[in-house]
Amino acid sequence: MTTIKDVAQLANVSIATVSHVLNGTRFVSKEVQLRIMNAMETLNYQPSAVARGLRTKKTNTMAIIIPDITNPFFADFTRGFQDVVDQKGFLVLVCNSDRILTREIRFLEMIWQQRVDGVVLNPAMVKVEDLSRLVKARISVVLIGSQIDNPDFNVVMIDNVKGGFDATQHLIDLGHRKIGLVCGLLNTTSGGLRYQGYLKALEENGIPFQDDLTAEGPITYEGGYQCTRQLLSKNELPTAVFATSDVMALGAKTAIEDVGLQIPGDISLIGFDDIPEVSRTRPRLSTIAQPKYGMGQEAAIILLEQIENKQTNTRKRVVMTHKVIARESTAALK
Amino acid sequence: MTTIKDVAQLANVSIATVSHVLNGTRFVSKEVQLRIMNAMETLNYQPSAVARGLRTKKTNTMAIIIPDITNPFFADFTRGFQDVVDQKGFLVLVCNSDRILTREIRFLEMIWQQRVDGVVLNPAMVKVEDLSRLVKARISVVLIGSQIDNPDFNVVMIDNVKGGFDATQHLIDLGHRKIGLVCGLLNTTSGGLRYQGYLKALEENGIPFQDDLTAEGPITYEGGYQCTRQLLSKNELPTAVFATSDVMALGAKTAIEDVGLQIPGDISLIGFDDIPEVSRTRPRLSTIAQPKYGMGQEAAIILLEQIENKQTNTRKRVVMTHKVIARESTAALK
DNA sequence: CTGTTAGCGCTTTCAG
DNA sequence: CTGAAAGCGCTAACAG
Repeated sequence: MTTIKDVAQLANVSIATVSHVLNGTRFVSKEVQLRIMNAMETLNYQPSAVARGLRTKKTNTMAIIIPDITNPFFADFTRGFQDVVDQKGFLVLVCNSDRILTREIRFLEMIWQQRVDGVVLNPAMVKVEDLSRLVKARISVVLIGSQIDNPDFNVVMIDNVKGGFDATQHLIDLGHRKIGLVCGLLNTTSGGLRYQGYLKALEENGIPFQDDLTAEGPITYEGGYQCTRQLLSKNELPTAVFATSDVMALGAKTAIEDVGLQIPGDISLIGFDDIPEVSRTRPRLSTIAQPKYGMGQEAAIILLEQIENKQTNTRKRVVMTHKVIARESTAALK
Repeated sequence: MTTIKDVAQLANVSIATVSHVLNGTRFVSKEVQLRIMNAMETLNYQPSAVARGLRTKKTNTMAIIIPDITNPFFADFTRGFQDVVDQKGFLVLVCNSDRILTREIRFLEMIWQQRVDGVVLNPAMVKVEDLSRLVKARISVVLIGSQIDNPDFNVVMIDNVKGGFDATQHLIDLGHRKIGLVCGLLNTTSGGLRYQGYLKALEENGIPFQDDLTAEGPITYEGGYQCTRQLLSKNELPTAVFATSDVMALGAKTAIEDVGLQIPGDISLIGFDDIPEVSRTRPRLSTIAQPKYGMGQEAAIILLEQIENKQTNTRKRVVMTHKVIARESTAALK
């Protein structure tokens, strides 16, 4: 591996000068500049970001810790994030926590050791205590879709409780009263919050809560399928189902169809997230849309600003708006 | 940020000793060990991977350059890759090239500067010349889904020409002779190869090639939609369509339906990749399945092995098998 | 069993 | 306009 020293030698200048043409940080005569460029070329030189990082305390990398990059919601979010930090020359480490606490913590420590300049985290299981150490180390972090309502952290989110409420209310407005819930594990951030919204909507409409109308499971296609099968095996069937995540809603859809029921004829179905696929299935699924890509962008903007201004003390909190998208999978109760 | 020196001071030992307990690299008395652990704890210490990397020439990071993490195929592939390198303690930088040459090259240089330990690249536009510099710098790289058939590089792939051939032959076996092609841009790796397979199948079956039965565009849902609309606006309609990528096939599907045609009644449709969504649409799409997740794992295994043995001279080449999956979207010509 | 010390490849004063 | 040299936080001889 060739170093700055090799370049300096070949160009017959000091390493300081090489460094300066590298960074354009002070005037260097055209002639010397040329000699250096040539040396770099012939030596196939690329400066070491790690040496530079050690010196400057800036690595030009960010990290993002999400449950699973394979989930279209997070893929989209990540893309939004990457597209804006990329323009500022940052690379990004992507970590899949699978919503497992030990993994969340492990990644948090690893990226800390890497001295990334900023972190975005979707905290599924981790608690404030685990995070404050990071913040104390003066690493900028923004939480996404978090219920952690602590002034110590930057947050980009939607109102998940309201989202869960709106989805349920949409069903109620259509005349449904027996509303099933297919929910991501409750100890999980989004699962718990949307569940609360569900409860609230029932309560405000004077509909008694029925425990056997709800099922919780992993936030995957399979999870949605299993939960729904479970729901449909009870003696009393719901006339509508709210799945707290679109990937689960997709599973719910085939579960419903597998037992020979029609959507929305027999059962209405609404999901959450608005991933591309749900608008292509037949029937097209109603859902609560989140601005995933835009949320990624927001998170990036916050981090970049804090990094540039070294403002590790001010905190931002942006709440984005969700939207009820009524498509073909929800219909009035007959 | 607290350093190893702080820890050493507080624990009243030399930094060497701290380093050794950190890495378990030589015996340290229980008592001293405990003192050091405590010091680390109270100082909230995390060793700097960048300093360590400068010293050891190992960063414990990998990079993956793909067209777009939002494409389910690459998301799955990436996950397979990450899951195996993660077990060895590697973090991974994910870069989206969007199949743009300048971006591919830019990322290649950036990760080079980061001194990553290994790189996996889906070369859409980049040529061997651009890559050999990297290899000369002794960075392990494995190409995926590549047409670059150079003994200098590790490769994990399927036989794309054969894949394109098989898809087309499947249609021909069903009696189709007017077979449309919805193709990713031809200057793109996979697009070009599958196109060749298409041509070969036509030729072997004595079917003349018709230029107006083919359209090329970006490998996206939109691209697939547009290409198909274009195809369907010609005076002579195909009875079957081969889309060289599932995301394009999805676009093709709605394009066909939008003009009021039935699948497979009026037009049969087959895609490529077998992303989850195509098995959930109605009708379920036939496709060529690639072991995406497994390919990611393979790539990881190759890199890990080369890194561990510092074998930058031996090259591996693994060709994985694809499979024709006939579902509901392809039917015999009436 | 533990400590001293020389670098790894850069950036950045300070001098000239 | 350019150079010398200190030092970022670690690891790994080498020494005891």
